[in-house]
Amino acid sequence: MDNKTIEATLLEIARTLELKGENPFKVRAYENAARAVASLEEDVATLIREERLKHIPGIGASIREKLLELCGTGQLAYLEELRAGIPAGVFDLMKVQGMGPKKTKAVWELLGVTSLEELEKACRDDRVAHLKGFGKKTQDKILSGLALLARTRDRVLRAEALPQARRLADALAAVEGVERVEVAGSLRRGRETVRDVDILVACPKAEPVMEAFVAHEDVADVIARGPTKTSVHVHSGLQVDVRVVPPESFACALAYFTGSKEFNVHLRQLALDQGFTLNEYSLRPLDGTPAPALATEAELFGKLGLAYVEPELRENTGEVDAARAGTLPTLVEPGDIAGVLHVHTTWSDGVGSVADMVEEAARLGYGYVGISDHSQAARYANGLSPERLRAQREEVEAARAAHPGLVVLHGVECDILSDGALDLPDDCLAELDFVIASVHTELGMDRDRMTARLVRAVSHPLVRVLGHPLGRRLLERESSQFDWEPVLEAAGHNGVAIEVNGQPQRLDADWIHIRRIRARGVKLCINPDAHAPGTLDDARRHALVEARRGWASRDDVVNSLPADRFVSEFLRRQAAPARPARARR
DNA sequence: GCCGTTTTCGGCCCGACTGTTTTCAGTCG
Repeated sequence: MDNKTIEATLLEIARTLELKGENPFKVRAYENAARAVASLEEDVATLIREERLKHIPGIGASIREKLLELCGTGQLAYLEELRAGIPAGVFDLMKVQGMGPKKTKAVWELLGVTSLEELEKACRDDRVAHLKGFGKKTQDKILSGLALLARTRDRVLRAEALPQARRLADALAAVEGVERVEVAGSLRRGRETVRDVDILVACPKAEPVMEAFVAHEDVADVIARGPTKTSVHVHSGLQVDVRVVPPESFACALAYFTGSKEFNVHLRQLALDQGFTLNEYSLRPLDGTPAPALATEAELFGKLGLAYVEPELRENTGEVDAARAGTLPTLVEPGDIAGVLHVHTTWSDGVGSVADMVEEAARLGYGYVGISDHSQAARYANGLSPERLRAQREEVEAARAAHPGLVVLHGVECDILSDGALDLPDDCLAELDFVIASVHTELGMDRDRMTARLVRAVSHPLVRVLGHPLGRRLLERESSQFDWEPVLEAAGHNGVAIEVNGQPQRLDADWIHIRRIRARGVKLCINPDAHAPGTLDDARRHALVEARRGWASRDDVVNSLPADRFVSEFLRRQAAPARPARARR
């Protein structure tokens, strides 16, 4: 049983307990356990087998027993029992904004509502408004919550949300008296997808800021408006929350609104242990002495005995302890990325020519760029045959001549066929500077076959990078299933790097597996998977953030090497690409 | 249900806003 299923099971228990009005701390315990499982770098089954489950924080004796049963039998009697009598559709009701466990329970038990359709009908029939604790406004709010749920996906890609957030943040920064504006929340933490946008504003007076915010042309409707906090939907359906705090509170507020929630809980507990109470305004001593002035988050963390924790790490998965012990990694920075591979052109499914893409790489200041179009099996993408690949080389040579300061590498993104063989013959691959091997077909293949397929591919001596290993598309398609250990073992043995793909809907490998890859000593290659000049910098814009979330430092990233070492130490090829300016014929 | 150099029992982060209320419960983050 995979971790994802276990996580879902624990969350279902939490939702069920909530609905039954159980002790909220018990609910939280199951939520925490679910998070603990989700962020594991290894399978629960492995931890059970090696009796290491007891060392996982958040999983105590009781939940451990349940995981043993779940992994052993594939079932859980406790959950079956809890589930009895609750129609599955009731859980959908809790997805409606404003519907928590109490209101859900009320409409279900008192009105017999067990689906979103029935909830809408009950509202339209004016039955919800007459329930105790409900009213006309609540009923209307539920209706608009239902409409929103139908119209939008629950979450949006970070890359989609970020420009919308920046636009509003820029507008608020222009309001008179505003001292600072910061996009906080999960966007600042670099989550792949976000549910809403949090913008923090430092200003002595909140009212003008809120006025400007709700009057902004992007705002569709106002959800809630108070003196310090206002929530709206913008026209895309995305929710945006703005908080205004006095300038002297900015550091505490930024930490608070950046989250994660679990990180905040941990931080506040730590504060209590040390005789403080922490909220979004200040770190206040419990003995009544004045709160210290804190100008930055680093000062706040310092007061608590912690090194500065980068936003990308604030998921309460060990970073607080590491900050206390001084063992946090120095995360890879944009400036560390010396060059990129995985760039498509008009030869396959890109929209820029070889010259366009190389030109853009030069403009961005990269030291090397690797052209890698699809191979022939990718018919849909106009993949390249050996003949076309050889023909493409002339354009690559021309680009080299045009940019003597840039190392232009010629490679391919070669399909991994269903049996793990590569899509192009070895003699063809051997003529190239590098090979990225990627799966594009039969992504849903069963776990054992997929594992064998990937192991065979990364064991091929000419393969340098395993492209987008999970094959996921965020909000659309789940990851492929395979066992990472044998794949990483083979990759490590063959010196193959695992890609961190910068397409906003891929971000693949993901941060949790990146931590696992690093732990095995396998290198990462931070790539854009660019299909247009404008996406060439997605390596630094998106893939880098994912790598940082995976605690990656410069040394984990193979394309932090300067061009000469990248070629000689990683590509291990002494031939032409290291000296692009020299004539070959 | 988890957790523990003050604790194996009794805590468990903290605040904003709304709507239905005559003082607060529910939801959200």
